[in-house]
Amino acid sequence: MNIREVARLAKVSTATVSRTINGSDKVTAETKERVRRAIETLKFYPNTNARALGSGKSSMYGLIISDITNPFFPELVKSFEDVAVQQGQEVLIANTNYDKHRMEQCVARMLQRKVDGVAIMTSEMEEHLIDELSSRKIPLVFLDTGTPQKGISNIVIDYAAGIDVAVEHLRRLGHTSIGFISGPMDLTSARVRRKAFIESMKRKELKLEKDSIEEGNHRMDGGHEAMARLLGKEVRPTAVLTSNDMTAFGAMGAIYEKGMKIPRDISVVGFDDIAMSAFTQPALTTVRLSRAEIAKLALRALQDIQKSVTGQGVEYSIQPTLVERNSTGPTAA
Amino acid sequence: MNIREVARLAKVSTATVSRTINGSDKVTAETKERVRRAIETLKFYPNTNARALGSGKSSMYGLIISDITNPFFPELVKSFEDVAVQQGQEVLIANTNYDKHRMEQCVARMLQRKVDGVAIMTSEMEEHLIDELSSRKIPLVFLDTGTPQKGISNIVIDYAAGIDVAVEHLRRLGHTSIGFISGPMDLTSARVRRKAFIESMKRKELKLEKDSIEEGNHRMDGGHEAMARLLGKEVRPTAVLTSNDMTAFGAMGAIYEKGMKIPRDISVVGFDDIAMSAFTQPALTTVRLSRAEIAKLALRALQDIQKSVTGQGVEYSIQPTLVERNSTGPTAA
DNA sequence: CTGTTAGCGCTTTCAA
DNA sequence: TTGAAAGCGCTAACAG
Repeated sequence: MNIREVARLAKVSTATVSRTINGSDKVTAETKERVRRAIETLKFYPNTNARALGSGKSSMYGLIISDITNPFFPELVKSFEDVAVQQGQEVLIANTNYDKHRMEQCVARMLQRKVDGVAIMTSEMEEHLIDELSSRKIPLVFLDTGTPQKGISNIVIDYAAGIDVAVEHLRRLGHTSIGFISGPMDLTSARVRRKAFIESMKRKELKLEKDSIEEGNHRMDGGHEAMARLLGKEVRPTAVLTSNDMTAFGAMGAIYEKGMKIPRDISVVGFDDIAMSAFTQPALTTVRLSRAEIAKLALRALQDIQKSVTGQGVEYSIQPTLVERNSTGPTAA
Repeated sequence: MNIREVARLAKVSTATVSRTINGSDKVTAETKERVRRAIETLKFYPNTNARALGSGKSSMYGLIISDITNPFFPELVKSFEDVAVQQGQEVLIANTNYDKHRMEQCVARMLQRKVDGVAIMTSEMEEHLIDELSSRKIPLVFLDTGTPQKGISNIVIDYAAGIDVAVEHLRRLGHTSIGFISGPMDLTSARVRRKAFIESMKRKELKLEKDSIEEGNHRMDGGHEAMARLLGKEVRPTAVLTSNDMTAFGAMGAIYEKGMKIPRDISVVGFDDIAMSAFTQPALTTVRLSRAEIAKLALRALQDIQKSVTGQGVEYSIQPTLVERNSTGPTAA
């Protein structure tokens, strides 16, 4: 079953079938119709591999992430795919699993499939692998790392603004003693968030209590332990900001364990706005890092590079926004 | 840059290059070495599309799921991919988003890519789309739905056994008044679990209290509300079994809200064992439905069909296992 | 063991 | 507007 059979049934040449499939405007409406009917009756599906080979275009974008089981990524993948499929493109997803060998495999797969561009949404990526891609003139877009170059764009997340809006939210509610639970310090994005917190507090002239920052691990258990430590201090914070939502969930558990109520006794703010955050009890106030927005931007960045004459990359910025839910409230008077 | 350039540099024919790439044993070790070096220096990556076209094999399996943001799936996807990549196969992932139109697109993509088999891990799938695949002799494997046929295998989850082991666990701890929070009743798997619970209780001669079963929605909010209702009853259960882990998380929140402790005042058991369950406070005792096992089995099922002469499908069974953590304990004496 | 060559199914000039 | 035919890069007979 192939394009020739369709051509035969429709009594046209294979070229004409190809043209109608690809929506060329140089085919009579009625010829098109005949071809379409032939395709229909034969239940013909054009062979993507042959199409890619014949045209030299894969109609496929690569998406490299570190780990699909990290709750940050599924929504990103979904949005990326949604938009791509809408535009008739496919997505080749690859997990690096934080593993060097897997990274090489991922890049090799992209190269072998001749993808039209790659969105690299993990900060851990070897320089030489990037070269491998970029030297072949494959458009690249990075999340949260590197700087624009020829053929390479970047999406930077304005963590400072995100943390700022959270701190401001708490300040308005009357909180002055605010704690912070960071992510693991070996993670760049975690360090950036921590720094943003410290600077935001300074800017707002809020006192940074001694020991008001604890390190978590971006998982619930880390958040739980860090919060427990925070609650054991002399000066208990009346509100706590966390480096991601999972940490916030863990922190909430630790707070309940002490018999305290949220937000009556203490307010909690997360970061990321993963899907679950809307369903915790109380629903988590958090800083949204729109995965849909990131995905859209990434795809656009890739296409912009393709279209552009110079191929020069651009830096795009994502502004996080505050999602007010029920885990924050005014300080107990 | 193609196989011919490599051939030229290595001073062999393209066939020999192809043979070494494909690990044929009919090439001298030294010739192989020469070719490998040529590949290395040219940084040559064989074009997958051309390979697929030339050989007639795509070396790719399709994986259809309903929604990657459902926490059940990421681990499944990861395991499936891990095993496939290990075997030199690729995976084409497709989300149906519970949408009929998307389902058609998903199937069309599989057909267009000429995949070697499709694992359909979502119960919602139109009959005519299945025919579309199976009439083309594409091996299929379903999770938790349908029966084996020619070219179609099935993986059935032994929910009854899973629920049974959970109930038994609670009975041993001294619980006799056990509640159940089900999933949404319009979901087959949720109905099956609910039924399994009722039957297990009967089998163990445990009294099913009036109103001891509440309906949730497989999300935290539903679990929270259902648990709140359960706690409002005259006869409070001393333990509660839930239809999935998310429901259990919600239930735990409701219990804390009442000022009760887990497992001191009430034991909670989940179902699925998603990654988060190990990190809640207390860590959730739950019935594990190993996604890794499902993924491996699915891939094996596909390959078994390919290899088999008759192509007759088989029914495989998955046994859930109890993971004892800290959300269950003996009844208060 | 290695080379020659005819496809795989589609796209895309170039002619008509 | 349509058709003929030459590839796209690789694989797999078939020869040698």
